[in-house]
Amino acid sequence: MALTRDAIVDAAEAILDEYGLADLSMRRVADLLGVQAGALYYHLPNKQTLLAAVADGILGAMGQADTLQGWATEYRRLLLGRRDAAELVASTRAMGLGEVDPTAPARGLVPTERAGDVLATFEHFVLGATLHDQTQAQLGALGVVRGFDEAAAEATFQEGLRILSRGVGIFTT
Amino acid sequence: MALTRDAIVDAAEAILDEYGLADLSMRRVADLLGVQAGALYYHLPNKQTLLAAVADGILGAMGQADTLQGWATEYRRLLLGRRDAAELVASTRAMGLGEVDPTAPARGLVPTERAGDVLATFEHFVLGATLHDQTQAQLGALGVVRGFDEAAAEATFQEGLRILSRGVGIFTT
DNA sequence: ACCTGAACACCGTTCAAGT
DNA sequence: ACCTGAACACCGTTCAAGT
Repeated sequence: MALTRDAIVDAAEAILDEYGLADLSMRRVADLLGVQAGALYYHLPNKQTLLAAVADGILGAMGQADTLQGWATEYRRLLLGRRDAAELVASTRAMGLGEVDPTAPARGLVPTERAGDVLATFEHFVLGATLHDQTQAQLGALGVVRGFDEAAAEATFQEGLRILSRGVGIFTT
Repeated sequence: MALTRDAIVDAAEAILDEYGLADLSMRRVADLLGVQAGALYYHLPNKQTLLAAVADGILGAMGQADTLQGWATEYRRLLLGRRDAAELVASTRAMGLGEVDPTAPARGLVPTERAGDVLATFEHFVLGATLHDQTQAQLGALGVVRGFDEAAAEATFQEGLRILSRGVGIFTT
């Protein structure tokens, strides 16, 4: 069944969903595909590239938005929808890997020359907040930490977006 | 020279500074102390606890601030001052480890009942932005990525703080 | 061209045994 | 009480050798 790059990325996604980022190893991916670990390196240069491809798969689902808040909320929703996605995306975005730019659908929404700064600010907030909340949610699910309130975290996130949006008014109003 | 918890944390800090978080292993720390890796577990339950202690060492330097922007700027400065500190602190803060609360010195600066949300928003922005910039700076230093402009990153960060601060005005004015 | 087998140089953690 | 030695169960990556 001919090992391909796509098959490897799919296997990595399956392992991410079932075991999490910490257990997503090249050897586990190879095992799932019934192949030796070394075989993966014929199709991919290294693990980073594989992780970036998985991140692209997640970010590829970003659709058009008509407000900055809507865009940020969808970005967060996408990350929360997949195990450890906030950590994965935060690190691939920080390293500048990945082909998909999740800020692209928000480009037209900031009618100012400072658009780059505004989008960077929103993205850093989304990644920082969601990394925190997703980690807490997972610790809560394991019973390691008690009383993580998902609704409260969402409310705090929306409050943050309101603060940011009000502040952006410097430019737009 | 009696191995102590403090000596282990100091050694870990030294390795962080010289080799970075990826190369900060229990075995390396033990080597630096001239001891077997297993010996560390007599003084610390696991690596997470050690990393949390190192993070506390960094965050312990936070001083009093008299504006939210000043507090956020010092938080960032502290993180940028130590190799991989943004990644280290972002993860220990997300997991709720560490004894030191870096938001404590900013408590009195937000005279509203939504103070918790405001501080969380600022911290998530600081961690998200600084994680990004510190990663880029390190990739730039390695020549992996070209043209990371530190001054531009700082300007974008300050622009983000201005947006946030303006937005907080909802409450304070 | 594509994959195996085996190696290299590592990990975090545990634990009987020594002092 | 404190540490060693050795093991367990892993890592990412490389590369000669096979097909």
